[in-house]
Amino acid sequence: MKEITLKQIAETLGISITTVSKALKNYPDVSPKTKKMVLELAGELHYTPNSFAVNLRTKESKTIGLIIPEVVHHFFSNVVNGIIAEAEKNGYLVIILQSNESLELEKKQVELLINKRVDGIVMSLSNESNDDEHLKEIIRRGIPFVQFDKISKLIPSSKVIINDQKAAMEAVQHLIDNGCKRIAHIRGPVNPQNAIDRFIGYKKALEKNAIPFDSSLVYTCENVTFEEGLFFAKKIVDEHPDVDGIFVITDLVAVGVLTYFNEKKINVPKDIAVIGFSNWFMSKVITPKLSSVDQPSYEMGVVSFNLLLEEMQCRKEELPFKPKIIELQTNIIARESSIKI
Amino acid sequence: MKEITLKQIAETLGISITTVSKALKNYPDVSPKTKKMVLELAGELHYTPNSFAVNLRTKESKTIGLIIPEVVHHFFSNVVNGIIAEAEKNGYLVIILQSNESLELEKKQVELLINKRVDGIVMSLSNESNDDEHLKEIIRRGIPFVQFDKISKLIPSSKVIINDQKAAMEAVQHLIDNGCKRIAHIRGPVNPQNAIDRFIGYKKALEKNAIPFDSSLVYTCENVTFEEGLFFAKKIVDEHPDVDGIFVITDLVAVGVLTYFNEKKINVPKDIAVIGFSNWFMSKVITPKLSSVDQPSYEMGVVSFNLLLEEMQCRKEELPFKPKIIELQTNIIARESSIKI
DNA sequence: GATAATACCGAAAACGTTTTCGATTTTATA
DNA sequence: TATAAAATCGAAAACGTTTTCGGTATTATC
Repeated sequence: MKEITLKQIAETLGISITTVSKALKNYPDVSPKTKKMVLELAGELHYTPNSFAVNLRTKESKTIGLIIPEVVHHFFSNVVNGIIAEAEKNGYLVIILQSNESLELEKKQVELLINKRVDGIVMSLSNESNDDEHLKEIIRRGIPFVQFDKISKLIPSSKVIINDQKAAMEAVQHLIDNGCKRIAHIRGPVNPQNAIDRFIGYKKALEKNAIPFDSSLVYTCENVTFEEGLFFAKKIVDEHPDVDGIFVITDLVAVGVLTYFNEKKINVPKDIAVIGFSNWFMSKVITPKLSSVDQPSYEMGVVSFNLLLEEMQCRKEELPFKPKIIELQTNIIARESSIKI
Repeated sequence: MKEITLKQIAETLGISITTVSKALKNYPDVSPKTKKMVLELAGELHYTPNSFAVNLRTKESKTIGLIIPEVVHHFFSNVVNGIIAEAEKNGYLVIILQSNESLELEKKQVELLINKRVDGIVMSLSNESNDDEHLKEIIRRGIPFVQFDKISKLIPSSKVIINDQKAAMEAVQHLIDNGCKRIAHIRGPVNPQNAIDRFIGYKKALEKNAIPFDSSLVYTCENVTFEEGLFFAKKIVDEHPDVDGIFVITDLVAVGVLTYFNEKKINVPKDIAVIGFSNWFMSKVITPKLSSVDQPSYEMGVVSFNLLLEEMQCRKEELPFKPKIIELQTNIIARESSIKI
């Protein structure tokens, strides 16, 4: 059960460690004969280089860190999927950590990854995050860093995002185009940039259509759960019986809304139209089928990793790297829940 | 931007590297004075030990590998959640790889993890897996190893499973108790042990109730998708108009079945009762609400990691370790889709 | 004040690799 | 045959840590 090392191969072959190493890495200054000899023995013994030693020597681990709020969300698990796939294609492994929407945990995890000396970090912020110190520390240490989806605008890192304002505007416009006149918004928590932007998009769409903004029509999620959907749906019909359309921060909450309306026999979309955000799988399966904003999650993972890769390569070759911001396209997916006409 | 090392601390303090190292690790043979001095400077400089060097020296990386078929499944993302949480609690990080249900990829990934020299591996097999060589290699190398959910019985590793036969029997019995007399089964692919066991459970339940087994009522998924649910639902009503109950390998497929029945205005459960497996979130949200077998996914992750931890600790202290098999409890969750009476 | 016990410290080896650079051997050139 | 060029090899340093073991300095004991 002893581990095979270069030393062992060198000794059994009666040559130096150096030569064995070079032979395995196909250096030009080792003769074809010895090369063959080494390769054969290494194959026989199932030699694999000790990655701990390689890491120490080369100062890189071919491993990146990924911090997300929760993997059990369709959107995030798709991003994870994209990142892992693209990373593997490029010889990188991915360590995944979850902040569970807690800033404190998020900070701890950034620290873990820094101590682990990953080659780069990809991250989507927790809802609680309103503090940048830990992100600045990543930059300060010169660790390649990409933010996606829930980002901090102030941190000078690469970013992969959608245009939340525009997407939200389109969603609300879609409701208006379908005859809604009194539109409520169940928004996300206070901190995340994308919740803010979607809220702004909501307001802008109203303004554009000369519909007065009424702050009592805005409901703020704390945890962005199915249960909150149920809760706010009830609240909305109780407090504002005249509401005829709702733009919901994300599909999970929207499904809660639909479930409540189904129970109460409130007709969607006739009485109230509903549109969600993220277009997760469930949307096309629930009754009525939920309209949503399609967000390219898998692609977001792929693009995020590739940006990180670029930065890692620049850093390695000591080239300068200028952070890039990439905006991916979204699409309104109109389904039963919003088509009144 | 220079990395802080023990050497630097030692030099600025005019003491040896050894003493610095010992001070930081609270060895008894360093005076309180120097200890304090070192601790303070280390804090100031934000010293963190170079994990590459520590790994090399201690021969462990405090990192485990996790291979699953797909993270974008409610069941697996919950397991991932449990493993990550428990790992972090114990100072371990988790590298996640996806086999995408491909044996070839799975083998490659086992190799990646072995080369990476992770401290242990947790794994759920892909549907294609009918070959054990790569798993044997894990055992051969003495790497702590835990299988969960989709396992290979022949490999002498720890395992965390449910009693698929029993759970399936209970599910089918539930359909029978609700008046079903002609029950179809949409089963999983040929290879996975749990698909086989659920099929056996289905047969046993029929037998127990003196219902003749009819192999033409068994439909076999290849990819276990929503679309296959749609497809087999149609096939079943076309080929067997007398079927009045279906036991489906997993909820995703069952949701496909329900969706087809909804479209065709086939009444569930009156015309046909349906029960799925895994009890994922969507089941309680679709119309009609889907009955299912609850599987403790998060717990499965927690237990899997703890078994791995036990083995890792034994290995470290060179104690013998006997693989354990842990069976978790399942529960029938009866909802609208199966309650005829 | 001599000796024994204790407290504190550091040299050095080891983990396994990569890479530089000089040394040696072989081949080509005149 | 002498010399230049090319091919091939290996010694050694370095990456940063941990840990053993021996050595010195301090304190306690008589």
